[in-house]
Amino acid sequence: MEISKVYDPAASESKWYQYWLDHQFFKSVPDEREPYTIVIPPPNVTGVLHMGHMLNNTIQDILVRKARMEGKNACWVPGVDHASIATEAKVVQKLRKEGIKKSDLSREDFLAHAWEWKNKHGGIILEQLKKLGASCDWDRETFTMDPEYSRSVIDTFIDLHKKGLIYRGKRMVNWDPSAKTAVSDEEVIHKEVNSSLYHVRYQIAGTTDEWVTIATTRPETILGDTAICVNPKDERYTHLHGKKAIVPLVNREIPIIADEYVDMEFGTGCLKVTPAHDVNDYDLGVKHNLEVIDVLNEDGTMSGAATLYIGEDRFDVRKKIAADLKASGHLVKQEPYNNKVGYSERTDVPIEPRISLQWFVKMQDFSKPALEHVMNDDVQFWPPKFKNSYRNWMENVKDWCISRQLWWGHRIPAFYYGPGENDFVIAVNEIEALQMARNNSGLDLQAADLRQDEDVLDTWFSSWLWPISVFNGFYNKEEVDYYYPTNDLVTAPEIMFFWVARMIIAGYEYRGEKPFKNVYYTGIVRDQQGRKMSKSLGNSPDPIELMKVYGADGVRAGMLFSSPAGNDLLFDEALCEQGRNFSNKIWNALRLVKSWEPEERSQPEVAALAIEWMDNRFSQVIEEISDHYSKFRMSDMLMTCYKFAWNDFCSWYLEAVKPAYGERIDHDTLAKVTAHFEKLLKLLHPILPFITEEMWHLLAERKTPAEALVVAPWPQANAVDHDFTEGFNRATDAITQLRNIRKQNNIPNKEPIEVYLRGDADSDVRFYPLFSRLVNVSAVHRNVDMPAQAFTFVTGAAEYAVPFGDTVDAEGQVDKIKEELIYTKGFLQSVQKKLSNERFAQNAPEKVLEIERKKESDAIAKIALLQEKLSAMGVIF
RNA sequence: GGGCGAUUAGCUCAGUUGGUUCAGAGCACCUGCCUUACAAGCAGGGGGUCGUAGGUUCGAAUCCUACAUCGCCCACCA
Repeated sequence: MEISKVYDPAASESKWYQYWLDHQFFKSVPDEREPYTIVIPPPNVTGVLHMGHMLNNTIQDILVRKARMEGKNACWVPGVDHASIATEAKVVQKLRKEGIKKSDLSREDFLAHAWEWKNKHGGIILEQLKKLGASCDWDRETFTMDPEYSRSVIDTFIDLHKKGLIYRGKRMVNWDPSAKTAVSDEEVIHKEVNSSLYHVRYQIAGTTDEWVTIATTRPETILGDTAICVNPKDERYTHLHGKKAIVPLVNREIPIIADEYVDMEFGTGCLKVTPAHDVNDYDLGVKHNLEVIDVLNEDGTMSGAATLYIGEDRFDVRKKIAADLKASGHLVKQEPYNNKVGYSERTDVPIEPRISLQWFVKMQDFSKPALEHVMNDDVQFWPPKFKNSYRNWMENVKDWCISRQLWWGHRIPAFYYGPGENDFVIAVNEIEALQMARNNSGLDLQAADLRQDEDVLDTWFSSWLWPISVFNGFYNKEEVDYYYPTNDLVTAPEIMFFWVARMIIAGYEYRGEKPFKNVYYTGIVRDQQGRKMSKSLGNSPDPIELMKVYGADGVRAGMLFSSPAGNDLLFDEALCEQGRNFSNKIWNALRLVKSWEPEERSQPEVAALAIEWMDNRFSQVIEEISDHYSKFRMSDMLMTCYKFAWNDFCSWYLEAVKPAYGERIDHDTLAKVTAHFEKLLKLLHPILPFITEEMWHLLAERKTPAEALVVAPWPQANAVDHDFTEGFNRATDAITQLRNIRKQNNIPNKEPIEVYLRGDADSDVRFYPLFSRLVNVSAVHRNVDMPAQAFTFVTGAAEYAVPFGDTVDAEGQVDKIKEELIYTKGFLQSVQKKLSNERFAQNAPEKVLEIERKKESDAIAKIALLQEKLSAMGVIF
C-alpha cells in the first residue's frame, strides 16, 4: 500500500472524529466496570475557544482517553454555563446595536431575546472542542439553565433557606455601576492606580475662622458625609470632641466623633465619614448611629440626595468638586497618591461600595467540611502548594452574596406579599408561595398580591452543583451513585474559590461525599513576554487557525511541551511546530515499516537483539509514563513518550532491524516490529489521538470497529532484564564513540572499520552484532594485543581501539590521551582524599564507601590503561 | 500590610528522603551530511562556580539564616 509522504491532518481528523462518534466510543452508561469520570469546567455559553481552554481540555481528554483504554467506563461530561453577567452584557450590547434599550423591554421580552441569542450563538465552543478531539459523551451535554438543572438550583436555595443558611440583609456590597448589579468579593480585582489625595478643610460650626482638615481620595462623596472622625488619643483634636463641622458647598452640620479606628499618622489624622460609600465608614456609622446619605445612583451618577451635580457621573464630579472646593477656599492641597481601587472583573469599571438589600449564604460553619477534606487530602490538590491559599481563604471565609440585579439566570424564589422587610416566603412556585403567604399573613391574598424577587442568583450558585446536577443527581440516584464522586477536575487556580471550594462544600452538603478525588490546577497561558493571553491585548492566537496549520495533534502536543502542573505556560507557536514535527516523525516511521517486504529467511542476530531490547524498553517506559500520569506530570509524560519514540524506537530500534538496502525482511522480525509499533501507538494515542488512529488502521487491517485504537487495551509492563538493557546501553555508548571517531577523522560510513577491545564483560560479546549494523564495523578483535597506532577510548573498564588508516593525525591522539590522563589523575586524587578522611570513613554509610572505592579502583585501572597506551605509542609522559 | 512560591545552560524547565542514575532534558546554537522513512530530517558537538552572602555537615543545587530579584494569593487604611 502506498502511504502519502506527508500526513494530512485535516482529512484524517474529521474522518476519525466522525468514526468515533458513529460507533459511540465516547458514550457512557453505568455498568459493572469501574467508572472514570470527569466533568468539564463549563465554559461560558458566550465563550469562544481560547488557549486556556485548549490546555485545559487537552489535559482532560488525555486523562479520559487513557482511562478508556485501561478498560474503565470513561465518562467525560460536557456542558456550558449560563454566565449571567457576561451573557446579559452581551445581549444588552447586541440589542443596543439594534437600537433597543434593555430598560424599554419587559423582563419576559428581554429573556426571549436572550434565549434566542443563546440558541443561535451559544455553545460554539463545544463545536470547537470537537475539533480538538475532545472525547466527551455528547449525549450528556448540560446547560446550567436546563429545566432539571434549574430545578436543582432553586431547590437548593429553598433547602438552604430552610436550614437557616440563606438570609436576606442590608449590607454593604460591591456594586458594579456598569452592569448595575452587586458582585461578590471574588469578582472584585484590586488595582493600583494613580490618584490624588485631597486635603479639604471644614469649618467648625459656631466659629468664624476655625477649621478642621481631612484627607480624602474621593471628594465627590463629601456630599454624603455625616461625621468627621478623629482618634480619641489624638491631642491635636481633643478640643473638637462633641463639636460640629460644616460640610463645604452644602453647608450641612455634622458631628465630630472620636474612634480608635482612625489612624493618627495618615493624612491629617481626621477622617470624613461617609457611611453610604465606604465599608469602614459604614461600620463606623452603625457604631455611632450616624445618618446615611446615599449620594450615588445605581449607575454611578450623583443622586438627588447629593443636592449638587445631580445626574452627573462620579468621576466628572470628582474633578468639578475639586475645582469648586478650590474656588470656595476649602481645598487646602491636592497631592499625587497611589492607592488600590477595586474593579469589576466583568466590566472593568471601579466598584462602588453600596448599601443594599441582598441575599447571602452563611459560610462560616457551612464551609468547614470542605476545608478539612482538602487539608487531609480526601480531595487532593495538584500541585499541593495550592492547599495553602485554599486554607487561607477558607479560614477567613465571608458570607457569600448570591443575588444579582440581572434578568438572565435563576430567579430568586422569594415572593413578597407585604411592605415589611420580612413579608416574604420562599417557595418553588407561585401556587405554593400563595399558600404559604396566606398562612404567614393570615390574609386572603390573591396571586396578584404576590411579587417575586426581581433578582437572579449568582452564576456560581448554580455551577457549584455541577458534579451532581449533570447527573440529575438531586432527583435520580442511579447515575449519580455510579459516577459520583468524579475522579479528576482540571481547572485554573483563578477559580479555586469561586468554584472548586464551593463544589466541595455542596458535595459534602448534598452527597455527604467529595465531588472529585483530584484537582489538577493548570497554569495560565501567557505569551512570550509573559503577558496573560487575552482578547483585549490581541496576543492570543486563534486555536482553530493553529490547528489548521499544525494539526490538532500538533497543537495538543504543543500545549503540553511546556506545562508543568500549576506553572504558567509561556506559549510559543514553535512548540506546536515541534508537535507537528513529531507527528511527521512517527508518520515516516510507519512509511518505513510498511515498505518492508517479508520473505522466508532467518532472523539476523542484530534484529533479535534489538527486539529483546525494545521489549525491555517498553516495560521501562510504561512504568515511567504511569508514574507521571499518577502525579499529573503531563509535560514529563509527553517528553518520555517523545524521546522514547524518537530516539529509542526510530533512531536505534528501527535502524537496527532495518534490512540492508535491497534486501527483504524476515517474517518474525516484521511481526515483532509491527507489534511494537502498535504498542507505541497506544502509548501515544491519548496525546495524538488522530494521527495514531490513522496509523493504527494503516499498520494492520482492523476488521471491526471494536478493534479501533481508541478502545484498544492499554499496554502492561513486564519484568525488566536489567543486565541486558545495561549491556545494550554500553554497546550504544561505544557506537556513539565510534561514530565520533569516524566523523572527526573523516572516515566515510561506507568504509568498514575494525575494532580492538579488551576489558569488557564476557556477556557483552553478544552485543557485537550491533557494531556491524550501526557503525559498519567489519571485525571485532577481543583480548588480543592492542594496536599501537590507533584511535582509542575507554568506557567503564573496556578499552576500544580503531587502528589508524593511512593518513592520520597521531599527534592529536596523543594529546587527547594526555588530557584524559591528567583529568583521571586529578579525579583519583579527589577520591583518595575523600577516602583518607577519617571522618568520612567513619560517618558515611557503607554503600557510599563502596561506591567511592569502586571509583578509586576504576580510576587506577584507567590510568594504567592510558599510560600503557602512551608508551605503546612511544610517548613518555 | 499579611501569606505562599520561585531563582539551575541562550530559552522553557526536571532534579523525589543531602552521597555515581548530580549537574540533566527539550528547544535554540555550532559542525558535517539532500546516506531512497523523515531537511518537519540524519550524525556529531559546545555551553551552567545551580540568585548573593554566611552557616550546619566528612560531604550541599538539595538543610538553616539573612539579603536581592521576580511572581501569585489575600487584605477596608481614608
